[in-house]
Amino acid sequence: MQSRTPASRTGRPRSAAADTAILAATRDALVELGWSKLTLGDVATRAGVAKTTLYRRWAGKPELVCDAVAELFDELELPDRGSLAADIEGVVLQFAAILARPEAKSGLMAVVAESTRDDALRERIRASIVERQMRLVLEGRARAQSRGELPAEPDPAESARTVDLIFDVVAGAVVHRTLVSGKPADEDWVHSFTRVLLLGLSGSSEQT
Amino acid sequence: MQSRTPASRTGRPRSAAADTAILAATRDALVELGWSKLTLGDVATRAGVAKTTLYRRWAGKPELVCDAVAELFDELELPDRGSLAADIEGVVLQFAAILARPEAKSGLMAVVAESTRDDALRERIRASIVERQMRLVLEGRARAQSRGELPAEPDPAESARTVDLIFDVVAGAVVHRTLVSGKPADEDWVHSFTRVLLLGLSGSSEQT
DNA sequence: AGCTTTCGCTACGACTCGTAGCGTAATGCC
DNA sequence: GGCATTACGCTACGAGTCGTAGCGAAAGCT
Repeated sequence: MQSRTPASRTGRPRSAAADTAILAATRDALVELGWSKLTLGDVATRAGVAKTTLYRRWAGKPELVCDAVAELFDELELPDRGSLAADIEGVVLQFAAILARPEAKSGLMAVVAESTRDDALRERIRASIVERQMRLVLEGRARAQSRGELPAEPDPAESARTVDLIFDVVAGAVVHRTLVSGKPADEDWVHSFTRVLLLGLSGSSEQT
Repeated sequence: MQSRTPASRTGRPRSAAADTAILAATRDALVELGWSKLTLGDVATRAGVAKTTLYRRWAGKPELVCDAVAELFDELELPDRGSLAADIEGVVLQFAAILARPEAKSGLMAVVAESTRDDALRERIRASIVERQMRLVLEGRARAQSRGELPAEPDPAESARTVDLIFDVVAGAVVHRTLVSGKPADEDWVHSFTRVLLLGLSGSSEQT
């Protein structure tokens, strides 16, 4: 998770149980206190470890919360539901369900806000949270292209731009709906959103 | 801006110059320090007012930053560019330009993150930031419908849902592109995004 | 055994928070 | 002009958090 220590094979190993306890305690604290009132001392107490242990593993609150929130997105999957529309609706509903949880609401936006002035944190978020979501987009798109539902794009650069666009639209819309508008991304909304997105993507690639 | 004092016509009036100085100092501090290292004492010093004056007008850091960031969105306009596509591209580029500024990056997401546990703050954001953006969507949509570029929706409830959807897609995509993906929403991106959005909206209203 | 690293614990200076108290300044009302 | 009322600047304060240093004990490897 944090810095690799390949050359250190001697000495007492770090407790793996402590890691999971700390991350779980962080999520509990996020639910009860929210980002701003969460303190590392409190998390250490909840996890049953010393505060110094926590500081030995994480540089600060943003890094800790980033890792704690990242685990929430482990459950994201993309089973083949037979059509691109069904695939999109399924994964968006999963994503919305995660974002509806209070620990995700409180933590995710705050960490992203911090990352605007911390390149290392931005990279950490990209690797541990964004990467996994992006992979679902890639997989779903490839599946749709093999079904013939989306046009193939031979140019890799153009293809990358399209994937980036899709990802920002999907993730951005769900996040904005949930956290800014403060309304649930329920089945009705997801259905309407998917219809708009599909129409937008399946259109011709003409450049105006 | 904050609490109305209609019944109080006696006593020394609050300095309007102090308000503008404080909000400007808040934006300066956001640029130099970012959200997490911004302190109200520092803002007061920058603005040339006493710390107690600041606390008499704002309840805390989130409310202050909310008002300071809200003024950034005052410059949003929606001139008639002749077509829905041109209108969307224009306003999205304006929105992206504002979000690219460091004071907006640092402050906006942090305030939204705080609002997930503070209903009063959420309402303040809605009234002072979201409301103005939403009005542009309503105006642009009405203009497009009068041009015949978008189908009219007689049902007000359905119409409200559509406007909400458009708003979350547009604002969410731009915010996600700028703050999460960390890439600029330049003309190329805005052009591609507009094409997808227009195709999605102009399609038939069939329910699958 | 001996070596190495981690862990729990305590204590610490530095900083920020938000408020109370007081004297002064600026307005409206009589 | 005088008076009541409110805002302002300033100082000081207790409370809380931060991140670190130092120590002895525990848990691995060779």
